[in-house]
Amino acid sequence: MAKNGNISASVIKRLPRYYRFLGELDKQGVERISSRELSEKMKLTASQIRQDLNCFGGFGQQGYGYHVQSLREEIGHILGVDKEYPTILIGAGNLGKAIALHINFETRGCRLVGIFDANPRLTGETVGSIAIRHTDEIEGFCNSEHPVIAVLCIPKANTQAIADKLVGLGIRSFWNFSHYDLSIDHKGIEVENVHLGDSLLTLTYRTNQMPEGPAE
Amino acid sequence: MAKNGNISASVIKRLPRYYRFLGELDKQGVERISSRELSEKMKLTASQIRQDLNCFGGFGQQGYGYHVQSLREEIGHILGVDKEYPTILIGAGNLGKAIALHINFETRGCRLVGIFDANPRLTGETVGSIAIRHTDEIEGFCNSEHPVIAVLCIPKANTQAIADKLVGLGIRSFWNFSHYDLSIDHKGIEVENVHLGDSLLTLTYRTNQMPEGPAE
DNA sequence: TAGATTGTTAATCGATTAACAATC
DNA sequence: TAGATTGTTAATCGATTAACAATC
Repeated sequence: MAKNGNISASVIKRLPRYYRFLGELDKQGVERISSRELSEKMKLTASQIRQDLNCFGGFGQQGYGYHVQSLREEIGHILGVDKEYPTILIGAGNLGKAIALHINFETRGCRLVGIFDANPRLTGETVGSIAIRHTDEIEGFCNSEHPVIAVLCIPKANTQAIADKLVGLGIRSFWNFSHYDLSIDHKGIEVENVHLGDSLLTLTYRTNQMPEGPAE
Repeated sequence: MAKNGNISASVIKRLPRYYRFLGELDKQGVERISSRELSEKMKLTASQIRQDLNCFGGFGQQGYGYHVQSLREEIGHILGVDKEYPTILIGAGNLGKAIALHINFETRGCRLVGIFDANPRLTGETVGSIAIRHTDEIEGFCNSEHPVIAVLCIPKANTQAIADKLVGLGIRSFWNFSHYDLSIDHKGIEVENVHLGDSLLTLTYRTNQMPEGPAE
């Protein structure tokens, strides 16, 4: 069905949101939904939903709408939720530990298989069911386990060097939480920079712009 | 200088990134930079930089470029880094604690003044220098301290109800980490939904789309 | 002054929305 | 069949890029 190929980034960014909303509807026992109904729930236009979905194929049926459960499965498959990419996390500070525990990697096509930290005092400590290893072990670990995705929760000063090293060890995708814009020019390497601080700062801006003005 | 007003969301989202890069340059002792040089570092076009900056005023000088330090200060001021919005955080689980410890609120115009959790066993425990309070105390706290921003690190089931209650207590902006699309129709309320899971899922998608194909 | 680089207008490109014929 | 709603094409809107006159 997939007439896939070169889907725009704007469409891709919306897919996980469709997936979540359809999951909710499915859980609530809703069987079918029209693009108009869905558009009201999601606060976007029905046109956009139909346009987005038709990047991948005709999942709907005229006069009926979309079957919630199978549309959700289709989108999940497109996103790759049924994959099991071995994933490692580097940096077991507050944020690294929280990400390891808080994110459900399995439902997003990833399997967290290793956690590493440069601080030897953390070695052996467990996070969830995974023991923290020293960063010296990364190379050996990659050679035997072949992880594909790396989550970076490390200080910005080390980020580029560690990422470059990991590329050499077979990592193909980076989920980067460090306060640094990781960019890798190798072909076929993907980077998702998170930048929580930037997200907060846009909220500060908007708080500042409010109609009533800041009560200062 | 600010000929502010209705700046597009695309421009706003880029501002914190300009602010970061200019901070780096300033720290490195760079005094002036042209839009072309900056565009090469940031991997965008010189045109876009000039266009973006001119939404707020003419910060550059023909034949010279931009003065790094003062441009950074201007952008910081536009974003509101010199504000001190009192901020509370609800939900002191793994993620809540990590956000409280990991994010530098002060440099982003926010001052973290309270942390709350519904679990009475956490009451009194400290996160950084802040003691966790029970959620029952939120109302009294808001009445005396008048926080303006709330960081939500709570399960999705409670998010809408808690947010609605907080609006009644004077909260104007939400930084929402819960697995739920918070939307508030009150005029003058701002919401920044983070959705780390969605971010990972787009990375899974791109990992899946790679040229060589997944080595499955 | 001559050279460099901005601020700003015009051109292009892409994304969103509207419209409607196809069809279940 | 008639009604509903999709898939898809065309129209609109906004964002990005290019070009260049203004000016330091």
